[in-house]
Amino acid sequence: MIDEALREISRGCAEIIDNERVEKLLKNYFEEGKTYTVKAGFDPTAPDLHLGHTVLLQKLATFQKYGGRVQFLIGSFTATIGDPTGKNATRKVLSKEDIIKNIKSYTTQAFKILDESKTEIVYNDDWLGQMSAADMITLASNLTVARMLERDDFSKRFKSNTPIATSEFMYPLLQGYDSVYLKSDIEIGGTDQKFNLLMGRQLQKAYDIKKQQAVLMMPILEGLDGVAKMSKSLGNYIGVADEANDMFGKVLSISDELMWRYFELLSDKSLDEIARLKEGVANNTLHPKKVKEDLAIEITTRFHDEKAAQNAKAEFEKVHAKNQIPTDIELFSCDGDIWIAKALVDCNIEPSTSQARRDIKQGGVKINQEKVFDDKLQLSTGEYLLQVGKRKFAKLKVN
RNA sequence: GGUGGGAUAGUCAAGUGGCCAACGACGGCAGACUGUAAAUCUGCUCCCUAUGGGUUCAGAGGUUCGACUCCUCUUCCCACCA
Repeated sequence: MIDEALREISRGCAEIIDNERVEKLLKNYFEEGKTYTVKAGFDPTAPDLHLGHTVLLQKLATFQKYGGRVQFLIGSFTATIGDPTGKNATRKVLSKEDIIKNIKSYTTQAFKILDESKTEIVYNDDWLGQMSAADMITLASNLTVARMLERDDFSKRFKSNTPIATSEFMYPLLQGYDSVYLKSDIEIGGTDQKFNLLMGRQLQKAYDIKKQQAVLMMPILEGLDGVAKMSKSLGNYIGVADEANDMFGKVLSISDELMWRYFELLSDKSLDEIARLKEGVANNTLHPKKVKEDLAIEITTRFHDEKAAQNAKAEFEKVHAKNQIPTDIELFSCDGDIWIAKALVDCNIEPSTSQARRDIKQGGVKINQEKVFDDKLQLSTGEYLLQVGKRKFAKLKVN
C-alpha cells in the first residue's frame, strides 16, 4: 500500500528532498490514519490557470488520495512583490483589487482537479501583513546577499546589468516563512522553485519547528513551442478555461517530441502504458497523430467532458483534415461597401490594414474559400466568409 | 555623494550628421511541404486605401538646410570610487 502510494507520488517528480519524511507521513497515515499537510503556493498574478499549473494540482490531488490535506496558499501578499524566479526583469506589481479578482477564478478552476473537502485555502496576507519591520529584519537576517546572488536568475540579471529590486530578495524569505507559519509537512513546487522551497526548510529550522518540510519538485512543463516554460505572458499555454475546441487543437499542435513530456506530466495513463505507446510509435505500429489525439481527448475531457472532447475532435477533422470551414464562426456586419483590408481588421482577424494588405499579396487571405490577391477589393452588399491563414475565420454581412 | 558608461521597433542588437522606417538575430505572420506536427525552403514583419503620406530611436528643449547621431536639462539603469 505504502509502496504503491509512494510510486504514484513520485511519478514524474524531478526531485524529492527528504524522501524519508514522506515515507514516514504515509506510514502514519496508513497505520494510524494521521493526516499531514501539503503546501503549494500560487501567485494570483494571472486570473487563469493553465496546464503548467495543473501538473502541480494533479500531484496535490494524488496526495489527497493518501491522507494529504492541501494548504492551497494564495500569495496575496507576495504577489505585491512579484516572484523573481526565472524572470529577467522586475515583475510588475499587482494592485489589491486585481489580486482579489484573480483569486476567485483561480480557485474555481483549481477545484476541477482538487478535492475541495481536503483543501484549505490560505492567504499569506493574513500573517505576512501582520509582520512588523523588526520581524522582517529578523527574517532577513537568515539570508546573506552572497547566497542570494548565487541564485542563477539573480546572478544572470546581475551580470547582464538588469535591475534587481531589493524587495525581490525578500521573496524567498517570505515564501519560506509561509512554511514556518503553516508548519507544513511537505511543500511542492516547480524545479525553478528549488531555492524558495529549500528556504522553507531552512527557516523552519531557524524558527524551531521540530520537523522540516519535505520538498517535492515537479519539472516545468514546456509550452506549446516546446522550448520556453508554459506561461500566459509568452502566449504558449493551454488554459484550463480554454474552449474544448481550442484545447484539443492546441494539444494536437505540439510536436511529437513534446507530446511524451505532456503524457508523462499530464496524462493519467500509467508509465508502462506510455512506454508501450512510445514503442509503438517508434516501430511504426502506431501513428503519432493518433496517439496525440488520444492525449488531446484525455486532456480535453478532464476540463470539459467526453462529449465535448469528441465534438472537438470531429470539428478539428472537419476544419483541418478536410479543409472545411468550422461550425461556429463569429458574424460581423457593416453598412455599405467596405474595403477588404478594413473588413479583415474590423472582424478582428487582422491587426492592421497594412498587415492585411501584406497577407493578401502573399495569398494568405480567402473570401468564400477563394484566394484573393487584389488588395484594393471592395466588398459590396452580400455575405462573405473571410479567412486569414489556416485558422482565422469570420463571417461578414455587408448591408 | 563623486566619476564614467548606457537607454534604438515584440525581444536581443547594429547604426555615431543626410544613402534610415533604421543592418542582423530571435520571435511572430503568410506561402510551399505535411499529420494544422516537427524539420526545411520562400516572402513579410511601425501606421495609413499606399510607386505616395504620417509618426518613430527614454522625455523636454536647442544647434543645423537636415539629427537615432551634436549640445543642454530631466527621468531611469549600470559600473567604479566613497
